[in-house]
Amino acid sequence: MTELAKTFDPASIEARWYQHWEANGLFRPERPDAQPFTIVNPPPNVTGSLHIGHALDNTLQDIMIRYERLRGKDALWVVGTDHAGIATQMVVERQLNAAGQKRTDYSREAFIDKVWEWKAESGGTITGQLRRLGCSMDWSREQFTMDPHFTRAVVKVFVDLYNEGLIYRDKRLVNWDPGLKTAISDLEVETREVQGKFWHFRYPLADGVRLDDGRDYIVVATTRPETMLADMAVAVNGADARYASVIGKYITLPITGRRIPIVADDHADPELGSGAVKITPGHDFNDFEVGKRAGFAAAEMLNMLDADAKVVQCGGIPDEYLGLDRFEARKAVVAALEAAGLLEQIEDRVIQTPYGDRSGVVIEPWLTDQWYVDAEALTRGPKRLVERGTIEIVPKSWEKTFFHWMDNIQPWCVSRQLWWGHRIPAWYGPSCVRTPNGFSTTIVATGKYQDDAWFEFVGESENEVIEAAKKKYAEITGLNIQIRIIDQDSSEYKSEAFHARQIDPYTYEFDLYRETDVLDTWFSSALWPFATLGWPDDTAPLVARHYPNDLLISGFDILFFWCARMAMQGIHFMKEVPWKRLYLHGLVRAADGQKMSKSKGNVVDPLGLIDQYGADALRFFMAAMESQGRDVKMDEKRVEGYRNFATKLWNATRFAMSNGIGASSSVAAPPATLAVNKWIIGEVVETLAALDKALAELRFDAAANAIYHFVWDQFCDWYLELIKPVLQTETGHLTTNYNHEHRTETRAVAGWVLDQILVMLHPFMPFITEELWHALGQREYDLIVAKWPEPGAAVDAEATADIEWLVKLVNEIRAVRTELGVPASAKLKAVITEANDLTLSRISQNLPSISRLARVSELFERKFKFGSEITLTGPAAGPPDKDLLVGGSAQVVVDEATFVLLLEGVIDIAAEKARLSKAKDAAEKEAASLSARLNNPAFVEKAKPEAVEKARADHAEKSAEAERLAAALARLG
RNA sequence: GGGCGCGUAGCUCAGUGGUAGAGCACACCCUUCACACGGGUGGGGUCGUAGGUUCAAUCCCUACCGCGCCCA
Repeated sequence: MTELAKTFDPASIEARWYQHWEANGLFRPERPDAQPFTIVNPPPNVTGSLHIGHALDNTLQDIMIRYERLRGKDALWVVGTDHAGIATQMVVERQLNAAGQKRTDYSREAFIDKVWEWKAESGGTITGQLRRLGCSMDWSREQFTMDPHFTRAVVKVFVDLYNEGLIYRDKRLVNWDPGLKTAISDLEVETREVQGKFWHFRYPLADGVRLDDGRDYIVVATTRPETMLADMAVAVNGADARYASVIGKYITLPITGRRIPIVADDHADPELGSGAVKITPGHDFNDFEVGKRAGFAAAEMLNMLDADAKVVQCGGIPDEYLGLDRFEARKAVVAALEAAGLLEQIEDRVIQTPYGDRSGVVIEPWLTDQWYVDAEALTRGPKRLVERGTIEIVPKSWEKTFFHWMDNIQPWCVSRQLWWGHRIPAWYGPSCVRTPNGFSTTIVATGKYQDDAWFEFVGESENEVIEAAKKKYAEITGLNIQIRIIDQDSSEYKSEAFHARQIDPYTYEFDLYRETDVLDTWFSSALWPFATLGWPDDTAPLVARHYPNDLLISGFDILFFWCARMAMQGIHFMKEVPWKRLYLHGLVRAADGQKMSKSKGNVVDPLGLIDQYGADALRFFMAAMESQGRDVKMDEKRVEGYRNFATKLWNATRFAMSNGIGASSSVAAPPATLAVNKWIIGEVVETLAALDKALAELRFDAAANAIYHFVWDQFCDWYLELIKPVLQTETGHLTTNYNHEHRTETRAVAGWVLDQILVMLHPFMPFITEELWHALGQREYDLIVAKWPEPGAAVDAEATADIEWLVKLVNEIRAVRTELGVPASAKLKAVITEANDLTLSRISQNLPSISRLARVSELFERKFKFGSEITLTGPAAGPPDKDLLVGGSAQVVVDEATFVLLLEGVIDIAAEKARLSKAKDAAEKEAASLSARLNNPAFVEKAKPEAVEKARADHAEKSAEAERLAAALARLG
């Protein structure tokens, strides 16, 4: 054993232990016969660095995995990073921009190479930071969502879903992000309220038609005037008498001059505004539906914007509008209508406006071809299994949110117009070909949608797709078929009109080009619980052993994005839930309760906290503050407090070591004869039970508090103080009845308790506990793979009662001393009266502790003398109370006995009277309240018998205490 | 508009159908031989408001007020 430094310095041990654990494979020891326990971490973005939310999320996971590892399970914590399509592409593009370049300066392949280069250099930031936090993941199997095997899983899932009809390509309105120039899913759109305007326009009726009231126009109102350039109808409610006569008639659309029909549709609410609404099916989700009902096919719907949301020609738009940004176009349209006298009114209005959560620009509903997952079909399994409890959501209150989302799910747009990501395994070939015997064309409808001039071929490999295409074209044409794969960006592609050509009279060649879009990142991370285990390879034994995972710990903010989609894909492909329990924790907020964000500048860097207080302190903070269903508010003082806690344990160990206490050799509690030893063993048993219960319920705060209070309040404040007299009699400054056997026993028990503390605390504070584990002595194994406590002992009720009495006595005497202003250094003499045999025996056994902790030098009793230092004064029967009060004294009532502290003139009688009086009043008040309750017949009749019994006992105790305090007061005159 | 959560000591938070707890902060005392990142003692709360259920409500129910989040 080497002597410990006086103050715990986390930085000096953390890196060393982490390296030791990792190098020795201790995060995943070989335990082939053990029960598996599996967690997968929410893969952080490979671009990311550790933020405070990661610190919370990963601390909770590490607590569980270390706990289960200590309990002997084959604990596997799968770790990896996510390729994070948009985020990563943005990072690399920003770098190119900084160098005066842009993505399109490169070919797709060259750009992707750049991203991989970037990943190789900077992608490991966060994994290094997770190590600093102490997370015991299985790095030997670290994953990346773009790893070849993971990509195989993604492709297989796509192809299988496609073949099952659960993935399809469709032309419809999508949330288009003009900033990033990609489609995004509805989850990636956030609605903000912005101050906007509501413009009322007059749309002239065509062909001289008038409304019944004589007007020759219809008023429509819009928050997006520019879209009128692509209006295709005006809708009125069929039941609205004002417009009944004009349904089926036409409007001459201002500016473009197009004739558009007036249609009846329930979407038009007669109560709202004029009751008529302009319909722009190509640029509004509601209007899209109205347009379809009015008989417009998606392909016919007018699209007046390009990918940058700039105006393009879609029919009759004057040249001066073309190329305008949507917001400039808005101004121009309003100005033109105003100039034409068609602007009736402008209202201020708060508008719910969609923004891209990453780009922060206004989202444009845009008509494009995208790939969709039939999400609704995939929700059935998850809904059923959550209902049945096969997946337990903790806290349960999230179930409702989960079901609500599942019940209202929309088709999931999974294609992204990016380069970085899993490229969609679909190839397109022409459905429009030149026939061999002429130059006319034949359209082969695919049945998907009318303007589809392409066949789509979906398969796991290019070869597979080529074979499928050959077969298909051979069936259609009856000819020999050759397939050429070309790049959509290539000059061949661009120069070809038909992508099919005759090679000889019997042979045709068709071009196939691959889909350029990639998949939504969440499409791949949804496969995390099984693809990380090796699926879909049949030879993946890990899948059988570790799927379903036991637990998923995740922030509620990605419940829909990630957790729900894992459930959908996991159940669909594995036929089993991805995890048995789903624990959702909250956000870590700034000290003022605000959400942390870079723009607000209120982010707290977890690594800074680790530097300052140590990883153990930060981890303990996270655990202690994690109560279910509540966000964690950052409180640095509390982190500091847990750093102090670590130091406290450090010093307790230092004390133990300097007193010959070291590593315990036994998992079971050592035999004990002294009450203090029996008591502390019982306290270990209870703490262990509380800890096990808390962790079983995922009550991290309760678990942290249980171990915290045991260490500080029980072990340090009482146990170590109480055993000092036992250990230090050797040094000769106290004469007691403790012998060598007592010392041996106490050292064994203290060493064992300390070991139990280290084991129980290890999941929360892995570094300091491992350090102390080794400091205490030679070990057969590291703490990280030690054995969870099995005390094999029970709580000794008698010992517990003894120590509780002792604690109460010491507390009472200390309180009196402080209240009466007795100097801490003064050692007092005391006389005990009215003590029964049990009390006398407790006194005799604990005299050295009482002397030390209550600072009592001599203790007299009427009949007996305790301890050799104590001399009896007065007759054996003891001095009469009055004599004890000569010169003044203070009286302490503990149970049946009264302790008289002899203060030899220093006492302030008035203060002592006030003190006793206050104590008496408190006791009387409680007794009176209990008495009132007991005198209420309804209480005695209806309350639970235990409650009545307890009230009776409490009443007896409190009234007796009040009486004794009254007697003490009376003695003072 | 719908859903969820929160409101307990100055601050951050636990908690229970039987008269409220922790950490920090505060006040006072203590350089007592593990620890001043410490030890000891203490002050401090009509448990958001109003009703209801109950022998008994901070806890259960209803309404309201305030705050936050999600969805439309």
